[in-house]
Amino acid sequence: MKRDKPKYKQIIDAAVKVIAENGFHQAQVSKIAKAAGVADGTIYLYFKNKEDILVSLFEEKMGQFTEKIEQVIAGKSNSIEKLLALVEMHLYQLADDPNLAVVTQIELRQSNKELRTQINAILKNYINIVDAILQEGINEGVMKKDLDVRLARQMVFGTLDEIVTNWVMNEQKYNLKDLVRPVHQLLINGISA
Amino acid sequence: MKRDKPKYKQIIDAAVKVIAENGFHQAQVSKIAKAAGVADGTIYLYFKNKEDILVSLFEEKMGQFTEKIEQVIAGKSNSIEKLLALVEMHLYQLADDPNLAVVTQIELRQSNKELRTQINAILKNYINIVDAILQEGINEGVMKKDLDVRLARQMVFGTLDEIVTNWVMNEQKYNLKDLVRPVHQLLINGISA
Amino acid sequence: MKRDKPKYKQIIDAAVKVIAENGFHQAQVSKIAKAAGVADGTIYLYFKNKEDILVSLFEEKMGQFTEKIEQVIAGKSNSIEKLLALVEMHLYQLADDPNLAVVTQIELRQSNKELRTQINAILKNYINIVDAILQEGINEGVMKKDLDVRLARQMVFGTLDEIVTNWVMNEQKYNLKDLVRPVHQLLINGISA
Amino acid sequence: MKRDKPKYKQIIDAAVKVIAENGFHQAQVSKIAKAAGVADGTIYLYFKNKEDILVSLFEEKMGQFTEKIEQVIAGKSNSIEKLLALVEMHLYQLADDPNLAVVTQIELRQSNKELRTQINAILKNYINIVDAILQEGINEGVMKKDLDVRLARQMVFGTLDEIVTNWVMNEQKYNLKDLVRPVHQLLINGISA
DNA sequence: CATGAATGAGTCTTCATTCAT
DNA sequence: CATGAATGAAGACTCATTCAT
Repeated sequence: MKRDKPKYKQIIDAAVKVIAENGFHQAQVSKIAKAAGVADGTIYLYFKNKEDILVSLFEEKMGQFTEKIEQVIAGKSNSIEKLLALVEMHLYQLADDPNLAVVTQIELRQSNKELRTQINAILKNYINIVDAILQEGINEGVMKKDLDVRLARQMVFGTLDEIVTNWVMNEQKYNLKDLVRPVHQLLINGISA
Repeated sequence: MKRDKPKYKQIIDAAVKVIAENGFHQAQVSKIAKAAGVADGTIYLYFKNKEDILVSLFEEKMGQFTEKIEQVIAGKSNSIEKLLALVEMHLYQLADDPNLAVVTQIELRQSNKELRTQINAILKNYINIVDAILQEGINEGVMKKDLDVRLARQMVFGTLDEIVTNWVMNEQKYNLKDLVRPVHQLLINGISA
Repeated sequence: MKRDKPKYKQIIDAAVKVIAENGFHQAQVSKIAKAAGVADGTIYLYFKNKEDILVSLFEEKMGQFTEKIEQVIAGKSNSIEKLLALVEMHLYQLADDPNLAVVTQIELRQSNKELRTQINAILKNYINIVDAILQEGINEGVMKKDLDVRLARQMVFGTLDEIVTNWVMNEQKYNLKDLVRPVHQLLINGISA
Repeated sequence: MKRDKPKYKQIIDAAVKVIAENGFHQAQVSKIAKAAGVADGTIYLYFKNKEDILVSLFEEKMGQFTEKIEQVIAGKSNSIEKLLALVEMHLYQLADDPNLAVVTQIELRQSNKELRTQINAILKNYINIVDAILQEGINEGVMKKDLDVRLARQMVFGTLDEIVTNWVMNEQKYNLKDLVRPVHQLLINGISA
């Protein structure tokens, strides 16, 4: 399996670093190769083309993330706690890897429609996890029984995404991790007094 | 003033149309010029460069939008109603102009960091409107008195943005306008039962 | 019409020169552009792509050649004289433009199957001229009445082609024009005593 | 001797097959290696470089052909019969091995000047055979005593070559073997009535 | 002898922008 | 004001060849 070989991960990590530092459009294959310590051609032994590096990058990081989140959530006893864990892990994950945050929040969005469709397909797993939490909350009776799950999930994602993007665009001047509880509160109870 | 001349608007409208129909990366200056019925060189009599077309496009559309929203909101008596009006206008505006929706939600995001920074600057007015509503809510006592206004605004924006983007990516299969009340509800009261 | 503009011919002539001097594989677009005294991008205002330069080059030269040959042949009274004129013009044309000879006999054959198919299509006119001469000879009774026209034409072409190619490969050491009469004799009477 | 080892012939035959099926430019060394059932690197134990595979291929096939032709011709009593035998063997050889016909008539010509020079050197033996037949014909008095042997040989080669190439380009729709006698006739007596 | 992972040089084409008319 | 022909910089990808195992 190609994705278990050391050079595969080496190239992915180099891509995150190069894209974060230079921006999407200045992240030439040759620059990524150099950062990974391999020849340009070696990239193409592991990836179909440049776009495939980006998709694989997102797949790899997102796969690790959803796996971890599933494990943690499995240990929680109710939907409210699960949502809290999800918010915490989402924000911690990106707070702990600012390069990855820049890449996912800013640079990867400069890709064309086709690539974005592939990215959305990768996000499907994450979507399912959130939907499951929300459905569980409804069943438990702690969430509105007429909750529109799709809409609520879009609120969760949209809120987290906007918050991280703002943090990145503000050059990470404040501590993202401090926002876990207030965000969780907002999502649960809205803005009403 | 350049932006009052007919060709200025002609080019902006051509840009929206060309980008929506061809995608950001296939929206060459020559294609926009042709759609606007002017020569390539003429573009540069009205805009500094290609990026300036995009910024101006966003500025123009966003300017009209915030003006309208300010008028409508001025006629509302409290923050809850104002937020409802804002949600309604946000969703209606994009539901009524699918080309514009595609451009703002998908295509314009494929631009580089610099352009996105300029876009964020243009959004400042809109941000202020939301912040004012939230602050008013706090003062009225209908919103949490310890509400983090920035966070709450990010929730409002993030939620609206995610909802419209999902609607666009799903080829606008459902009616965006039907979501006004449930979204408003979610923002006000969160997901709790 | 693009092919009437001066730069069109300028680029074609530069291509013949560059290909003859450097060989097909060392004839980069940038080299042709430089020789033509235009920018690289200008090439693409007149030709769809690099292959199109080659096809157009052959079309242009071959078109001029068949036009000229048709005029000359029209002034001849019988098929034997017409064939003589054709052999003469074929050999003179290439003897007078050694660069063109190198390009058509050697370099243009290094192209892929698709390009060769296009080249064959361009040759169709020339084929028709030869076939007409042979058919006329049969009708006049000066050529075998059971002559297989296709086969005879392949002999004519094959012989001329092989002779010119040998001359080019031998660095044009002898005078190609001296071969007109003996070749004509061979084609008419074969090798028999 | 390397060329007596099984893998040598294995690689040559794989090359003919791969080139005939994929075309010259799509016949990568790795593809030939795979078809031959050896590793890429193994190729270089038997051939100096890729070009050497092609030259050796031609050498091998041409060597077998000229050997066979010399044997057959030795059994013929006069030059006319010898020429007939040569035409017959030339057309039969390629009619019986369509892959080889595609490779020699079309694909191998896409090679550069240097390779073509080497191919011409290999053809020298074949040339000598034809020249000997023609000279014999002159001596016997059955061919013109002032025949230009070089020119006549170019007619023989050019005609055979053009005929086979046309047959290959026409997807071998007709029977090449049927042309032996008419071609022989044409070469001997020309097109005159 | 045989392998096959790794190398890295080399080029066509696009398109935002200019400026002579 | 308006035109549109001309410019030229910039980068992903292939594949023949090597060499450590």
